[in-house]
Amino acid sequence: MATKAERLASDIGRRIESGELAPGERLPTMAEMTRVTGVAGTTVQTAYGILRDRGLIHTVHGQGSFVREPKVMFTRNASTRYVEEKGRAGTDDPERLGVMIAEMDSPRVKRSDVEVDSMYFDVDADQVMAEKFGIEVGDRLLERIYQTRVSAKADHMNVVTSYVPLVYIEGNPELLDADNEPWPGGTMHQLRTVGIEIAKIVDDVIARPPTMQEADALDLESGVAVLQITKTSIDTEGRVVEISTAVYPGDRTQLSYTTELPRW
Amino acid sequence: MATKAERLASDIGRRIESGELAPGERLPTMAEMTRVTGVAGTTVQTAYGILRDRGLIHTVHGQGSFVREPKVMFTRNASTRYVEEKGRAGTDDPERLGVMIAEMDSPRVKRSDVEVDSMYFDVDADQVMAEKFGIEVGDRLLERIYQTRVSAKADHMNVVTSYVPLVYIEGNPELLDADNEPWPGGTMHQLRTVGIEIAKIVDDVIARPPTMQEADALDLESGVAVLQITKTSIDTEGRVVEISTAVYPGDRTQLSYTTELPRW
DNA sequence: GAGTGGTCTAGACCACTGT
DNA sequence: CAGTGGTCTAGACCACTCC
Repeated sequence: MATKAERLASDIGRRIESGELAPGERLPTMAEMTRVTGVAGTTVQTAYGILRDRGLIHTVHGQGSFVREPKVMFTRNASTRYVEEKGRAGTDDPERLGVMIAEMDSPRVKRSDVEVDSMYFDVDADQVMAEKFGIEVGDRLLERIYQTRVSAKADHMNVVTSYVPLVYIEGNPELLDADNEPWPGGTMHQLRTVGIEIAKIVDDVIARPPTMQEADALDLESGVAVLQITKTSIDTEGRVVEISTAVYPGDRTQLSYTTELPRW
Repeated sequence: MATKAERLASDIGRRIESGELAPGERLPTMAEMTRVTGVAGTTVQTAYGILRDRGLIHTVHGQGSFVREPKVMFTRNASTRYVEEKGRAGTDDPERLGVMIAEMDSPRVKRSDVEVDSMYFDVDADQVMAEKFGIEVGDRLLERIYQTRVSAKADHMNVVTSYVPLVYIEGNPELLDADNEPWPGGTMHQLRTVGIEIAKIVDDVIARPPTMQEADALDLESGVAVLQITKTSIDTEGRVVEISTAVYPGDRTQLSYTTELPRW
């Protein structure tokens, strides 16, 4: 038999799914629930915690618990976005370049609606990075950290960390300047200024629990995982030229990948 | 300031990451920890729960808590697996066909090392399914549920549910027989027997909390999410001919997708 | 200040594992 | 059986929100 907390959570969960408790509506307070059900306060706490983990409710300290609005799933379609970005990057037409950088979410969003904090660092490659890039430990890397936010939509918050070996890009000093952010026209366009063309991109996807900073920045309920995408860009000569990781809220993000198959 | 439970969890976490507590080693019992730290038993419980959620420890009722062995990541490379499966499916060479079915994990595993439970059902398309397939509500679908397990490796447990509109496959009665499981040579090969060639596959990936059955079947610690892949197969005439979903343990699975970019 | 959720306590009691 | 983790309780106390 399930625990008392689980049974209470299931009861409330059913009332939510049946629509008896509508999205946005406030749940009975925990004190009220304690009085009505007769179980102890900490047990009610546990039950509400289970509902939070399942994404059914949302709690604000001092206000109460509320039935969550249905999640708006954001779809990130990598296959098409990478091809489109490369298409844009192949031109010098400023209008097309102004559209968006690739690490951001919605290709249709205008540059001016996006706030970006960026930081550039000059770091040494550790064992792991050196192996991935096929360079020596201690070789220098440009580390770029972008924190992007679509105005008034905290939902689409996003943190990207990117690494590029310095040796590939020092031919264009503009690329080392954090004020010049984010690399106008996107990474692929800027790499083009130093003669690099990306031929292939590999996305590795994992789900993991968020760090405390991530939970805070992405406004994650307890129990929600993040999707972490490690993107490896390989140029026409087979070199790994950029590795970036992006983190998305696991409960609101769908990743879509298309594989075209050769004909028989 | 963090809570007492969080601080205690961080302390122990550091001792694990520093190697002071080695993988497989038993942690101090909760009673012991209560005595040593002076915090209440329930608080120690909470701290140990946090460590479980972070994947650092593993608890067995009646035995104790143990430092987890480093996770063995299993990588599922969709882009290449789909292309390979189609290659195999294009032949009638029995050896090549015997290798593996596509929904399973490791293409190198032999058929005989895999246990499969399969169930076939004849179901009516609901609103959602009808829309995805572009058919009418109430049209019949073949539902196949595979539960696969690589012998002696509970880790690679896997549950797949697949839907195919009956009208596409009733030309070959063998395909409707659950004893004929799993579709020898894989779904693509069997679809070939009724004249269908898959041209494109779309994978949609989300992370979500496991159902109780999934947590049980996949042996998931509390707080671990599952990765759910919805695979949509589209044939050379643009019809959606199969939709399947597969669920993987989020803490042990890495999905890899490759995008080839057209040259400038 | 009144009402809300969050943390912590001390202890009871139960359930599981090993000997 | 002793020793382990798991659940639950009643209540104290704190922190946050709104009026």
